[in-house]
Amino acid sequence: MSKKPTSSDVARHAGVSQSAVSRVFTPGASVSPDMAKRVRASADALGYRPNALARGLITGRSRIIGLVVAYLDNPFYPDAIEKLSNALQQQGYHLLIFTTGKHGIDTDTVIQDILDYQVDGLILASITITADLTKRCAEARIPLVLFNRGLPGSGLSAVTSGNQTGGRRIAEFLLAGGHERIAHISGFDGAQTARDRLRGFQDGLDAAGAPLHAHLPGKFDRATASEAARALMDRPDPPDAIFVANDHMALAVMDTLRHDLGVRVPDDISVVGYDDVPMAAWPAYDLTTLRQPSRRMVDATVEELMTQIEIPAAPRRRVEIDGPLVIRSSARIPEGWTS
Amino acid sequence: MSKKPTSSDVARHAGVSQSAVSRVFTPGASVSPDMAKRVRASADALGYRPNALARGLITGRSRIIGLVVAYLDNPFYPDAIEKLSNALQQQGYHLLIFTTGKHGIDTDTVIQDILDYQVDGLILASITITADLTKRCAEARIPLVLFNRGLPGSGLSAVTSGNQTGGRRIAEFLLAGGHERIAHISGFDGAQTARDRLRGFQDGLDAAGAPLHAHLPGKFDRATASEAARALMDRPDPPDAIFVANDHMALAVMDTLRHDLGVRVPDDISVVGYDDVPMAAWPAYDLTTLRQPSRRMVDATVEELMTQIEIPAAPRRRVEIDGPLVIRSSARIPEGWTS
DNA sequence: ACGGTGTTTGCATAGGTATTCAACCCGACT
DNA sequence: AGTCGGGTTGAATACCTATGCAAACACCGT
Repeated sequence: MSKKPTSSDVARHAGVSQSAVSRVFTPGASVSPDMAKRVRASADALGYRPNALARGLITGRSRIIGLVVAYLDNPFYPDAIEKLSNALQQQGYHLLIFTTGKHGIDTDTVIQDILDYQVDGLILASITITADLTKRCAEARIPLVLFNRGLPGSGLSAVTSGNQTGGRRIAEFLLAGGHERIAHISGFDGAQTARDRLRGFQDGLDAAGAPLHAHLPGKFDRATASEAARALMDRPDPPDAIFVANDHMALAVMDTLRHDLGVRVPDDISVVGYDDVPMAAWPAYDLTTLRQPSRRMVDATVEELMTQIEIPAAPRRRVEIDGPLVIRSSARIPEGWTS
Repeated sequence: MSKKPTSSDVARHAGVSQSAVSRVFTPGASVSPDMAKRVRASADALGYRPNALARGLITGRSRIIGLVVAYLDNPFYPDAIEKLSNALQQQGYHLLIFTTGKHGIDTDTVIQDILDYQVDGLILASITITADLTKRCAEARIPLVLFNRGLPGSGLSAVTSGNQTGGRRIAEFLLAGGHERIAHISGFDGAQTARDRLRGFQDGLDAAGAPLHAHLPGKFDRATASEAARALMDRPDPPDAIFVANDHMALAVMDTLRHDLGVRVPDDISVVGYDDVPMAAWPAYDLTTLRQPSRRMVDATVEELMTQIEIPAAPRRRVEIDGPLVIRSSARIPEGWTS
């Protein structure tokens, strides 16, 4: 016995029709208070709860949002996922999570799998998607939001921080600090986020007529970033400041500089990151960094999803949310720098 | 147009019955090679993929595993989730994730929500469950596995590391190092994992006739752990070694000791953690810690789920996987200590 | 008392798939 | 040639719920 009770079981128990039971559990349906009371009583007695799968099948709304994410070792993402999950739960949605792994299970395959679940929406975090797949999503009318990635010209919704503005601001900060050999360890060339940060940074330097002293790719990866830091310091003219494209790498760079190369931060060299992950605030690093307002980014993502679900024809929006430069001690602070 | 094609659409297109289409997409069903080819051709032409919801409704298997997790700021969990997700995907299952948040959305409510999705199994990570809920799960025949938590006497499946053994091993290590005032910052009293680590630690001290110098709760939380560290060092007889119940807290303790209190680690005091999260290996901390073999724990969890799904009557198992003590530099290393 | 308005309820059906059952075909064996 | 059997196929049904439709009902004003 003790299979899960169905709405018909409840109906029989309460002496009403199955439709009535359904209506009691459907917000906004027409039910008399008396009916509601009887049905709920029976439902509680039997331990009935509506079957979300059957419900999703008939309404065409699964109330599931697919999340595709490559890796979770950058602490920005766990933090964001936690907030995303909470925000979505508040709206009655839930996250079906798919990881591609760094060993690159084919992203497209993974997304195909997700679509099978009739998700009401799709969030891609630090993932790029092929044009073919975006077309399929569009055809299936599945809202798609890129989180922390943009794909300009794709016409896709995307939520990021103001990467270009942020990069520029960091350049200004380092210049104001009197740095003369300013280097950059970038992310992954294929990621618009990385390109925008570099672009803004470069613009900021250009505006002051300052050169970008050196530039190496870090691939959003600790090992590669460390390697890049070593390479930079090996040069005959090592930099006196490095902007690292995200905190995850910046922390690795600081480790390498201090413990591997015996360089003092910020005395010998300034380091600035991007994201403001929780660890950036830890005293061991105390990293100056440009904050990505994850809460607001998450809220924007959820809002974008919800409006697209409500109004399929709604225009795709690209949301950029600027964050403040959080000044800590990993980079020299310019005289009289305010704000 | 361009609604998602159904199996009937494919059937019509291929001039066969809907059953045939279904069979082609059902592994192990009886289909002739010719039929398979024709159907697949039509399916590809229309872009058909089976609807996982409908499939789940009729088979009673959603191929979804629910994961309930409280918080993701302890980096042990993101790491484990990533591995879990990968392992499950390999088996054709996917993770529906639910967060309770620290502000304690009612765990029971959350689990109720999960059950609505007809999940094939449930993983609870760092979550305790009420007896009422376990009963409901049992009645619904939903496999339940506790990850990194145990609930002795509950008859539930649980996968943990050998917490007691580990705690004891740490005691032996600290004793061998000649420490005389050994303190402990524990986790959360309600968590068996925390109790086991303490128990083993205490046993190890007892076996040598050594006292536990002091013991404060850390609630698995950075702020509380820092507070505890401060309190310990404020005493007239501060400890010369602290075993902190997990790395997440241990890193906070190290930060507080070094940057807040100006105490040197390990010169003035030894710190040992538990988990071996990725950050423990970072040079800024280089934390001596007992490794929880997350890969093997994940594999055991998945295996346990799969066997319970296959064989509902299978006995619930409690799996404990011992991990090695990873010796780094945050704690004095005993003379001639090997292994 | 009656028509009208607005609310509640049940009936029947749909949504997309897997699976049982019977029908079928075809080759093989006696 | 006839029968048996394995392998394929299609028709019909079930899974569980939401919803359009029409019937039933209550209530109001005149």
